[in-house]
Amino acid sequence: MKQKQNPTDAELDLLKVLWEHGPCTVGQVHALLKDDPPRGYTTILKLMQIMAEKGLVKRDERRRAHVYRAAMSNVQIHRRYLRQVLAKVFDNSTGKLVAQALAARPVSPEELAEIRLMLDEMEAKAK
Amino acid sequence: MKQKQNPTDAELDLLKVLWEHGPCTVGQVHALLKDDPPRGYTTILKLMQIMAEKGLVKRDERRRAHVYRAAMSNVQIHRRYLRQVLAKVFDNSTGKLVAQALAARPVSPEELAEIRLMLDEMEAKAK
DNA sequence: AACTTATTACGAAGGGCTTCGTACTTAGCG
DNA sequence: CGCTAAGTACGAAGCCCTTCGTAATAAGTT
Repeated sequence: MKQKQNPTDAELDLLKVLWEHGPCTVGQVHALLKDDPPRGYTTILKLMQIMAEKGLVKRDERRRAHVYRAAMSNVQIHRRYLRQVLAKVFDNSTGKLVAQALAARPVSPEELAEIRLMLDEMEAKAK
Repeated sequence: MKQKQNPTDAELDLLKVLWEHGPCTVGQVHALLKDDPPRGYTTILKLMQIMAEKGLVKRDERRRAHVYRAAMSNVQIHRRYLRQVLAKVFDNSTGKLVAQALAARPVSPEELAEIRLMLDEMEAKAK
């Protein structure tokens, strides 16, 4: 059982539901999930079980309908994900990644200002 | 034949070689590729053929040893890749992505300055 | 206790990625 | 003209991801 696995695309969809709505049963996730693409109930269940094996979610089996919750916050997952992207694609250069991210989609002035603020914080912290 | 497919991890390794060294034969790529993990000659060949089908590389068959070149620049590929990441993971928010990227790894002051410069350019262009 | 319903567990199929072994082809050389 | 070396083509295996059908299980109701 590998503990450090990243969620796959389908798994990420389910994690989003858990992050947004908190602990859920399979039925709740299935109901909350926007069906794009449509997925059967047992498909969700199977994914949940697999994620539990991988350590991506924890489950409470005290009730008949097991309750699942995300094992890590979305922030943690996102960082781990980006760390891999940085290594695999961008040669571990945050600058390169940010440059391409800014060019990938039109960015609103508000977003730019927001990013600038973050930079200020980073530099302040670095001192 | 899907034209818009992103390179997989193994394919990306080969594209890196083509980007860095320019058009290559399979033998050259095999020789240039650092073997981590070790890959047989025909493995590289097969991947090249698949990438040609996908439109990720073009090949010149005039010589016996076909010469492959990347069909798109690394910048184009990286942007397309990030566009997907933004949609799939970060809710199309460049700000969120940048925030997590900055937190994912320690970033040198030089990198921060570089990013700040890019922001300046973006804002200048926006006017 | 029997029935119904909701849930979990299991297994298998289909598809994509990666790897490689084997066979076929071509070019050059004695 | 055969031989060899280097290349390409093809097919299959192994693995993982995703999906779902079917069976087993448990809870609640009458």
